[in-house]
Amino acid sequence: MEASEPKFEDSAVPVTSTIRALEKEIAHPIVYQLVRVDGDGRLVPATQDEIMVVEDLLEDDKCESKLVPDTRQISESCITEGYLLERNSFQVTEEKSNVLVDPVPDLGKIDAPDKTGINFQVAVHGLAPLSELSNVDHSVRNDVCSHSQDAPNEDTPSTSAAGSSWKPDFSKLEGKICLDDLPVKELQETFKATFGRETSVKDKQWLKRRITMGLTNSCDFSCTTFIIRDNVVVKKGEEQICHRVKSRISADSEDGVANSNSRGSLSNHDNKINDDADLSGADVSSSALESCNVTKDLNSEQITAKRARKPTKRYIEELSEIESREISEKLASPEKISRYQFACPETHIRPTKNVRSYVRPLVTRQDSLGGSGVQIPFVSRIRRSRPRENFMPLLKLQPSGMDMATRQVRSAFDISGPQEDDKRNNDLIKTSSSTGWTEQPLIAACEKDEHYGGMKIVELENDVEVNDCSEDNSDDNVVTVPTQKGGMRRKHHRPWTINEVVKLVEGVARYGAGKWSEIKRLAFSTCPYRTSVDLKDKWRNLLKASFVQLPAEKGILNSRKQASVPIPAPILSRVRELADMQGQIPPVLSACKSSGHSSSDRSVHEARSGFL
DNA sequence: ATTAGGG
DNA sequence: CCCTAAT
Repeated sequence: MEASEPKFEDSAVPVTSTIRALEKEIAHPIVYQLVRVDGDGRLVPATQDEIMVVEDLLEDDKCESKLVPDTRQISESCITEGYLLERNSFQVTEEKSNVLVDPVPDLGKIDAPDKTGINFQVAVHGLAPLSELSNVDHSVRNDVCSHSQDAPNEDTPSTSAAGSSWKPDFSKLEGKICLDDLPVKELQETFKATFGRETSVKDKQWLKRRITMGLTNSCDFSCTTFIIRDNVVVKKGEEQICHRVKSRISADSEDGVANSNSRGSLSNHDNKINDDADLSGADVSSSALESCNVTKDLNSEQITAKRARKPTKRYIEELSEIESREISEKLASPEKISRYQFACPETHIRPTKNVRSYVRPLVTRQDSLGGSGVQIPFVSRIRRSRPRENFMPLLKLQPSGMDMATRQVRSAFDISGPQEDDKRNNDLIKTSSSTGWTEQPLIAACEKDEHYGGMKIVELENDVEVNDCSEDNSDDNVVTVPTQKGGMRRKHHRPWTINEVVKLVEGVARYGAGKWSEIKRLAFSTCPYRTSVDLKDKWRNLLKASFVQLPAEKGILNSRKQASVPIPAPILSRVRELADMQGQIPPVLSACKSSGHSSSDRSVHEARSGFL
């Protein structure tokens, strides 16, 4: 799938001319001019040859797909070099203008004038309805409908007829006009002059936008000597228009009726151009409802006006993440990211162009979910929350604890994370070495001692009670997060250190299993984060572990197979022993167990009888 | 408040 | 680890 169309990755650079405005007037001649956008932003008219080529494309596409491109993308009207199909003197028939052309077919036909690696291909979007301009979408859709379904085009607006013959009146444009200064009424007039119909929209912002876009893309207007810049209509000067109109062109909004079958093919083409924007049904469905009623124009307009899309949290996250990554490093490890495609050509082709400063690449990645191969916006999966605390013991005991993937991910993406971990690690190292108590010696001691006699325990205990959990005292207070149910819950797992385990075991030995609060108070007084419940839980786990492992008399380091920190066998032995003494042996195991251990048999009996 | 046990 | 029931 991917390999079959590699050319799109590199060459298919849909540069979509920004065409806003136009609602039902979509019907009128929309004229495009094929231009090449020069590096400096100038629009260089296409040569006759180029036009021919494009015309062919248009011709082809007309037959092929009368579909609404499923394309949503961010585009710039003045990106680097490339072709830009712009509305202008390039005359096409009215019918053609209604045809939505896909940026697909054999793009290789068109060659950039200079071979400087301008791989841009035409992104021909006859219409590029913004998702927010639902009306445009509707019109388009209806157009498509009428083509493909032969459905009665009842919605051909009454103004449409007028529209086709109507010519914008730019006579009003004298000198400079600053849309910002105009009152609503004036704006409405201008709107009428531009689009040839009335509007009752009061939203200045909306009006300005529409007018601006309408003028910008108007063939007739572009024939005048005016240009628009920053909401100001001015005499065309030396320079050409270079709107940095960042617009999201979304032509999809397919209502699934006319386009249901088109998705497949289109989505292929658009694979690389993605948009994280919501395709939330609300937009689509609601617009679909209105789609066949042009008399609701006003209503729609107002709805449309409100429909300014604010970026999703995720979108913001994504952008900021990209940004920060760019800033911090010029893509520290490009190869890691190579599989992510940049939707915007310029980043791909000319990453160093200044253009880049205001063009934001939309990074997407292939999602393997369900094998659908759907593209979803890429957002790096860096763990956002606090790094795991206190994983040093893990590393010490099991250097391979962190798998390659994790490391790679970290090294590749985690730019801000590591310091925290490092700091923590240092803390741990410091504290543990200062007390002379690293985990290693402890284990060694335990392992050496087969029966794990009482003396040793006492010895340990003394030390333990002194240094015990100092390692974590350096660490802040336990981070808690509120839970849905109002309770506070610890946010991070606190791995049990061998040290703690030993303390626990001894505590149990001394005070008995079940006296958790006692143990907690006496042995874990310095570990505020271990609650009595924690102790109990841990003991439960230890018990389980010990009985899983012991029956087979597994080797000392056999536990290494187990994930995470292996609990030294001696400790487990001890645990089992204690369990034996306290009658905590699970009944199931006790049967086979007691038969084998004559020594503990009696004690078990005693303990049991005492308990039962 | 502490404990036991399930999730 | 969290939650809850039982003590």
